[in-house]
Amino acid sequence: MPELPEVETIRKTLRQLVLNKTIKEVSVFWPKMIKQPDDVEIFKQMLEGQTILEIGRKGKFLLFELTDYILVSHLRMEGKYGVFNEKESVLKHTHVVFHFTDGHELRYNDVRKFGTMHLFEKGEELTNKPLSQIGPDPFEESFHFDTFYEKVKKSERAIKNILLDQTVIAGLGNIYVDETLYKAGIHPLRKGNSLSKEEAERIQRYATETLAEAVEQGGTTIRSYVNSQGQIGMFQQQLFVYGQENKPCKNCGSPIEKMKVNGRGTHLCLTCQK
DNA sequence: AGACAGGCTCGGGCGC
DNA sequence: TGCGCCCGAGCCTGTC
Repeated sequence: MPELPEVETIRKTLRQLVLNKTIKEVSVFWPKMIKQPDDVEIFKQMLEGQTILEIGRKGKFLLFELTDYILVSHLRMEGKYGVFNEKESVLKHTHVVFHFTDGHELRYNDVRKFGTMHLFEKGEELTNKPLSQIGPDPFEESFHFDTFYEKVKKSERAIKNILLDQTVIAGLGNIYVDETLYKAGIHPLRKGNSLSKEEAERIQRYATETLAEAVEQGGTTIRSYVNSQGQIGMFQQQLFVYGQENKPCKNCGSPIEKMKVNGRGTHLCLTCQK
């Protein structure tokens, strides 16, 4: 699924399409993805008459700020948003449709049905799951290197696992963790407590830089990701290790290896990452 | 046929 | 007992 750069690109493209539109009615075809409130009928009722005032993001979550509520949406692996005229046919795997008063519709599409939606009274979203669990993303003012390093240096976990842990840093996923560790020259299995402060600084710096560059490129399209205007991302052209197994390392020429870390496919250069 | 896919949660179990 | 963590299963469909 989208990681931070893809979610940010979706946020920016979607914003232009739905800001100030008012919801007339909501259709839900896969009720299991509505996690809050429990009752889908109440979810639909709450949204009727609400206007989309702004779209924000925290980590990999999209936050739709409505007149009275906040809709927190996670796309997981394959979630997508698109805006359509109500007359256009509905694509397969469309699970939620927000019908607007102007004849347009915001449609949520998700082949694997992993995505989630939580609807909260304004102000309650940050103190409840899932956002209550989420750490700062690298672009937030509340992100401080010292806090990050405190967590890293007392951890026995592999650095890759730490970076994927959204309570430590929000927004990194499998692609950008592999890219960050490659650029920082750090092996993904290094334990947090084995890293020097300088190494942790490198990781933090390259994580931020990689995410920022990927945002500029509109995200990374490996399989199915497109933004809310149907456009693919371009950052896949800048990948050094993710999906590059057996290709020569751009730094030293050794073949890029693929291994499993914590059950996740992990790409690295054994020569450049120690 | 079986493995794999960009994410995350949960329960079981282990070590400290 | 409790905490932190790992592991595997689960959630789903599609592709190689």
